[in-house]
Amino acid sequence: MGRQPCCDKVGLKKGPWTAEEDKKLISFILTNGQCCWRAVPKLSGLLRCGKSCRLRWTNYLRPDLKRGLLSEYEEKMVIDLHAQLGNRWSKIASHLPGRTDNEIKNHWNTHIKKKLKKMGIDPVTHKALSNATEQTQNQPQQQLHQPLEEQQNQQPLPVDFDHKFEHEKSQNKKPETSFESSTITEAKEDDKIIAPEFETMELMNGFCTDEVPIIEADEILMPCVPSSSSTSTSSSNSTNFLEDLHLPDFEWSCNYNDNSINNNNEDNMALWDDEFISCLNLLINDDDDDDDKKQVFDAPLTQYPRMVVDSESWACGLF
DNA sequence: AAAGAATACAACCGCCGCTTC
DNA sequence: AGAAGCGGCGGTTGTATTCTT
Repeated sequence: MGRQPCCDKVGLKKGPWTAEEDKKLISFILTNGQCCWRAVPKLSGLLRCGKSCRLRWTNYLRPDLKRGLLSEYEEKMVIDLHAQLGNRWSKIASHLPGRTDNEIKNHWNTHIKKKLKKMGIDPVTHKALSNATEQTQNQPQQQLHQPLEEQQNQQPLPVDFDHKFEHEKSQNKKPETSFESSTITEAKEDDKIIAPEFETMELMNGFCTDEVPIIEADEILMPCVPSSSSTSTSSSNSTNFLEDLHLPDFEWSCNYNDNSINNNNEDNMALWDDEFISCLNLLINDDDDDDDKKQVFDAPLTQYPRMVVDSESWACGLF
C-alpha cells in the first residue's frame, strides 16, 4: 500500500498561471517554506497540482532567478557542460546559479543549437558537423543521452578561450567550476564539479557574438536595487508581474557552492533585504482587500525561521 | 497595415528512481 | 517484499510575441 495520491486530478486548473495564483503561491512559500509540494495546493488554496506549483516556483517565481538572456560566459559554460553531460539539464543548471534547467534547455534549443550548427559543430556530439551530420542523420536519436564515458572519448573540438571571459569570469564572481584544473577526464561523476576547458577550446572564436546581445557581468549580477532594465517588453497584464514590479535582482555569494565558507549564512545573500521584502509587500498587498494577508512581510525576517537564506540552500531548494 | 512565418519560452506530459506504507 | 505515491527530470507542446514579406 503506497501513499495517498498527491491530489485528485479532477477540477485542477491547467495552463498559464495568473498573477493571483502566483501571489498565493509566493505568499504561501514565503510564510511556510517549501514543505511537501503535495500539500501546497491544498494549504494555499490553489487549484493546481503540487507538481505544477513546484514547477512554477522553481522555474519562475523563485527570487534567486536571474532574468534575461544567458551571458556569453554562461552560454559557453552551457556548451561545455553539455559536451560533458549531454542533455542533463538539471546538472548543467546546477553549475549556473540563478538559472533553471528549463531555461537552459529552452536556450539550448532556441539559440545555442543553431549557433553551433552555424559554426559547423554538431550540437549533439560537439564535433565538426561534416562528420557528425552524417552520423546523426543516420542515427538520429541515438546520442541524446550519450553516456558520459562515451563523450569523454569524443572530446569536443578545441575552442579558444576568449580573453573577454577572463574579465567576465573575474567579474562574475567565482564560478563553482575550476577552469584552471580542468580536463574532461576529471568529470568522474555527475555530481562532481565538471570543469569546462575553455583554455584549450579554439573553436569558440567563431562564435557569432554579434548575434547575441552581450550582457556584461555587472548587468548579470546586479546589486540589490530595483532593476530598470527589465527584459520584459510586455508588462502589466501578463503573469510576469514580478518583472513589472521590478523586484530587486539578486546577487550570489562569491562563494557559492563553497561549503567551507557557507556556514556563515548571513553574508551570503543580499536577497532578503528590506527592499526585497517591501517589494514582496507590494506584491502581496497591492490589489486585494484581504486584510489578514497584509503585513505578512512587515515582520522581521527572524519571524520566518524556516527560511535559510544562504545561497546553497536556495540552490538545493531547501529552506 | 495585415498576414503568415519564425521564434521564444512557460507549462505540461510521461518516465524513472527513491521513498513510504 | 512489493505496490504505489512523490519528486525530479528531460522531451514536447501550445501560445504569445516578434519578424518578415
